[in-house]
Amino acid sequence: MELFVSQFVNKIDKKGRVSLPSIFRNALPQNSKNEIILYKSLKHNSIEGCSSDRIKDIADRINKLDIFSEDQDDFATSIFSEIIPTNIDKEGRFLLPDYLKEHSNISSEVTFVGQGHYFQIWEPKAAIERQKKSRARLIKKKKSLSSIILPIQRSNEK
Amino acid sequence: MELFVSQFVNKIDKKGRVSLPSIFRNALPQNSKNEIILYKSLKHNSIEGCSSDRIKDIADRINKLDIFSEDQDDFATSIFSEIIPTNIDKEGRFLLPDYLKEHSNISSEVTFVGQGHYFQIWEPKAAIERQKKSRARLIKKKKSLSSIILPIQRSNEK
DNA sequence: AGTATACCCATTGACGCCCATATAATCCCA
DNA sequence: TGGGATTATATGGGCGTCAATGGGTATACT
Repeated sequence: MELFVSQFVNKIDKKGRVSLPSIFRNALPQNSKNEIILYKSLKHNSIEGCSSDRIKDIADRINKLDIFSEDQDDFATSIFSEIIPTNIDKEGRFLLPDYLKEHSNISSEVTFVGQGHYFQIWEPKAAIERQKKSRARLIKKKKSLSSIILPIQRSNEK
Repeated sequence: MELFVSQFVNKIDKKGRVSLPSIFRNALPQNSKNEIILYKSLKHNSIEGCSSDRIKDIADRINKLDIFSEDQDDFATSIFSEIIPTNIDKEGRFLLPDYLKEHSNISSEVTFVGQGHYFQIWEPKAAIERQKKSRARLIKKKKSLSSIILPIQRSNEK
């Protein structure tokens, strides 16, 4: 499976369309190349996006919960009602809904930020700010990358 | 099988008709595209709706409960006696019964809320309130959330 | 007859599909 | 290896189709 990596700034046109960066399009699974799922980030004033395959997987897990349980209801509301399936046109563009633009202060341009299995969509200035802060935080914690990266490589080897 | 996802605000006309959102119509099973089941939510001042197939599914689950238990009796009473099968016209609209409108304080507009295998119908302002609360609860519950989401990341890595 | 519901037709606006262009990236051959 | 040629990507805009909505009329049920 391909990953969403790197960063791109694209424009929003009069109709509200944005091009999904070409390499993000290529990272989508073959069977759902023309659809992405958008939702508000739980942590930031940004939008997150992923393939519909990823959501289907989550849906299966939620539906296995007891039909009358509290958790089932909470998850169903928080997840199924908040996600927005969006079509990608033949030129690789999609519509950015107004209420998501408002949530993330987006007006005429967006920054796509690869996050591996998903990606984020930021207002460009906010994206830069966020990057500075998270870099500074990493240095402050003196977290070496090796402590994070090495276990992952091992887990992939099984 | 398709799921009911995302949210839509639609108007009720003079005759009491509302359009079921197009993608909800598409989520109905092939054999019952022109019928939905409506009933009062057990948990909220809202209406819930689903395909007739789902009702059959719930019936099966209730049957598996002890036939002499109180739960069995309560579920059977509160669910089966109060469900309302409703036809969808050729334009994709259905009639919202007055007593369901009263139950959920609905007047001229409704918000359709996707919940996976079913959907809810809310008075728009109440829907926003509910959404805020459940989003806050979700953020608080992040731990249990990760138990649902994280396994997916692993499964995608293969 | 009177009320309620379904069917038919019309209107509006949003969205998808198509075509066009400019800039950037890549290729290919001398 | 340089530079023109080809292709890909991002972007702009026209137009047809479909979804949401409104309203008239026929049919059914009581």
